[in-house]
Amino acid sequence: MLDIKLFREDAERVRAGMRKRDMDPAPVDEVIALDVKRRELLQEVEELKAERNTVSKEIGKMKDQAKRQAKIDAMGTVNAKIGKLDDELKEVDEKLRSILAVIPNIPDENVPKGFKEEDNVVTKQVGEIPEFDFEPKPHWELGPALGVIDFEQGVKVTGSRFYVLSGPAARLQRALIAFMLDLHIGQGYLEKYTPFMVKEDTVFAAGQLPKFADNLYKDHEEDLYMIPTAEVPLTGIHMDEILDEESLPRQYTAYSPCFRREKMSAGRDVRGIKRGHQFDKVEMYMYTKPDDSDAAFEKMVADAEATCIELGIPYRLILKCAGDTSEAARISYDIEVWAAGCQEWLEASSISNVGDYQSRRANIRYRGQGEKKTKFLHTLNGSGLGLPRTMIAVMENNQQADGSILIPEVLRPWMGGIEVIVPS
RNA sequence: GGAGGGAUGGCCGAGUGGACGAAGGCGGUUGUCUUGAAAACAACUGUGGGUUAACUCCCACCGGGGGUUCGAAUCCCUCUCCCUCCGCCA
Repeated sequence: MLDIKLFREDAERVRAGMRKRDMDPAPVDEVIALDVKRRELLQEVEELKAERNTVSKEIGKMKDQAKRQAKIDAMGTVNAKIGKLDDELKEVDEKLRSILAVIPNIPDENVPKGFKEEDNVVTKQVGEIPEFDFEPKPHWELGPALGVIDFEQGVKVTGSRFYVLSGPAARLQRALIAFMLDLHIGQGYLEKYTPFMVKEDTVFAAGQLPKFADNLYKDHEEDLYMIPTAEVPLTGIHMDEILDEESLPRQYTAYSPCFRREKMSAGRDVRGIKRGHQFDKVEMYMYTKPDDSDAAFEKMVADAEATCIELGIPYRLILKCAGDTSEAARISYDIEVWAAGCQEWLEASSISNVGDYQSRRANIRYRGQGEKKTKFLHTLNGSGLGLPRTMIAVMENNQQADGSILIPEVLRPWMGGIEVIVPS
């Protein structure tokens, strides 16, 4: 959510931001009109309320019954007006909020123009693309052959886009989770374990609603949503709080499963474990002061990159163009990991500086030392890599001619002595 | 699942329908005193919104929503959460 003052003072900036994302800026004018209307109504109704307050106080002190009753009667018409205006105001307010809720964040000036994936900019590529003296296989062949990924079982118990990991593959995923969490803890993040089901307010605060309602699983009996990312509860934990300046920046990391309907991607990435309705992820999250978020963003990108570097996975860093940057974000980088078997770059991480877009929705503020006014702080989020795609890279890049998979050195401490995955 | 009790400012805690945006305490800030600190004393100290060039003034907020009333922290309804006891089960 953007600051309403921005619409009063510099609406053109908002319009320009929307155009940069290839969106129609018309809602900006709606917001401005509603804001004007809202303030007119506010002034009118507040004046009447002020009158009611003073008269009510007078009534309380009056002894003369006749005069007293006359005052009370007079208040009847005032109250009727107040009721009518309050209703109107509520209507305007709701309309205003609902439009404001779907206006995206303003892209950072460093975000490249463009609306499509092709307009994203590859800023760097790190690591050697592995060479093989045999034909490397995709994981959907390697896994079943080794007996460690079972697609049929996933379909059997749930349906398409579900799978079962077995033995060393299940353990590999667990090792990756532990490795990533420990890495981020070392980088200064505080580990959190959060609920995986959240209420609607929490999803709204994180900016996933109303836009992505289609992509979320919901328990209609309890009105709870399954989280699509740990970013949602990590935004929610400080809702409506005023944080101490000294406690900033706050750096959190959390493991969580993520649940997504993927309706928009029907028919895409159907093979393998690339895009499931349920996947695991280790997330990084930061709360910073506004002036610190740019530097924090660089740190978070580097922290995510470190995951690939330590695992020896070749990756490239992509600066997303305006049209491809998520609506809550100011600026986002994707990390794409190389998968030797599928022969493609897989998006394994997205790191975003959200500015005050989420904190405004979630009402998370801080107070500067000796300052009277509270300020909205900035939030940043980034995947410390999604697990399935990291698994794919590890499996496919480390495969050997006989179909076995070498476990990277850094993961061995969690592998219970397993150094290579061989057919079971 | 059954029976009770509760939710008030950063924290603790009072609050008979008009004095209450809210006593008192703690904490915090500033000042006096002190070489400095502590102690003591004094003043200030919630959030959001509107209005104004500004001083100002006004409105709303006592867990959320609704209602009664000229007037609600206070009465009524409802929801959520917390606590205690009993039962049941991981």
